[in-house]
Amino acid sequence: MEIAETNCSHKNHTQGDCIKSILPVKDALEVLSGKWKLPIIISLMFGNKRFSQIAKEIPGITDKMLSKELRDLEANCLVKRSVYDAIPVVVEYSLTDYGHTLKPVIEVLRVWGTTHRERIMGRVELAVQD
Amino acid sequence: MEIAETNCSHKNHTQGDCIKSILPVKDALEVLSGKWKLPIIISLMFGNKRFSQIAKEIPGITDKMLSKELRDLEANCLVKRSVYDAIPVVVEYSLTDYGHTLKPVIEVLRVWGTTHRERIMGRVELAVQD
DNA sequence: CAGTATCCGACTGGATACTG
DNA sequence: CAGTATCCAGTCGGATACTG
Repeated sequence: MEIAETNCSHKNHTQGDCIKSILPVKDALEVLSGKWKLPIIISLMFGNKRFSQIAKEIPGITDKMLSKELRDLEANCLVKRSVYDAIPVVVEYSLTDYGHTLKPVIEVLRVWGTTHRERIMGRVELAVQD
Repeated sequence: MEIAETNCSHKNHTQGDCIKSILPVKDALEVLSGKWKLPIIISLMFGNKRFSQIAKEIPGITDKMLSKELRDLEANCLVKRSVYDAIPVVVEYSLTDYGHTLKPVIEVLRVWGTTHRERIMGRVELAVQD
């Protein structure tokens, strides 16, 4: 079902229909929500990393937040945590195949966000309609 | 430039490159962030609406939040506010053409979110890789 | 009708210190 | 190395009341 066909106010659609079509979008946004999930996901898109490696690559993140967000992402099956029995212990994080399915989503957001930034910054002179 | 080509840790890419590729994604997410922007946008995708009409269609939203989010969306050129000189005053909100460009973005999020919800709910039995 | 003003609780995320 | 524990400030958003 397409968004455009899910009408909230027209004759033969209930508000329930509308809400149901919004819910999955919220689910998707939630996965990417917060200050750090996106940097972490993108960082892992380029290869498996260890905890401190990720921390180094994401300026400003604290151990606490990295730990918390990695746990969130793992709970959502987007990230895998592998413990290797060494001393001291080695933990490697990787995107699951499923995590990689986010790539087109992120790409769409990146493309839209790029033109949006240009527009808000006033660099695009196309008349803003009406 | 594709996300996949923007590497944070490899030889010929700087962290700056990586951050620059994340920024527009954050911009896009920010536009859709918060509890109510998405419902408002989707509501307006089906036609122009007046303030109280939107409020009626979005269960749970308060006047304060609706007012605030509409202002945000207007500042981002996604929503247009038209005042008609009547007594009492009539205000109509509509999505701009630009606002409608969000439709494919929302659609991608909706599709991904739908399968994600199924997966998290445990309805998909595809082995979660490794 | 179309909002604004005020108050307030809950949640997010930062700083710092500590642990197996 | 790979985290956890504690404390704390700022922000988000809800409830209620009020206005041109």
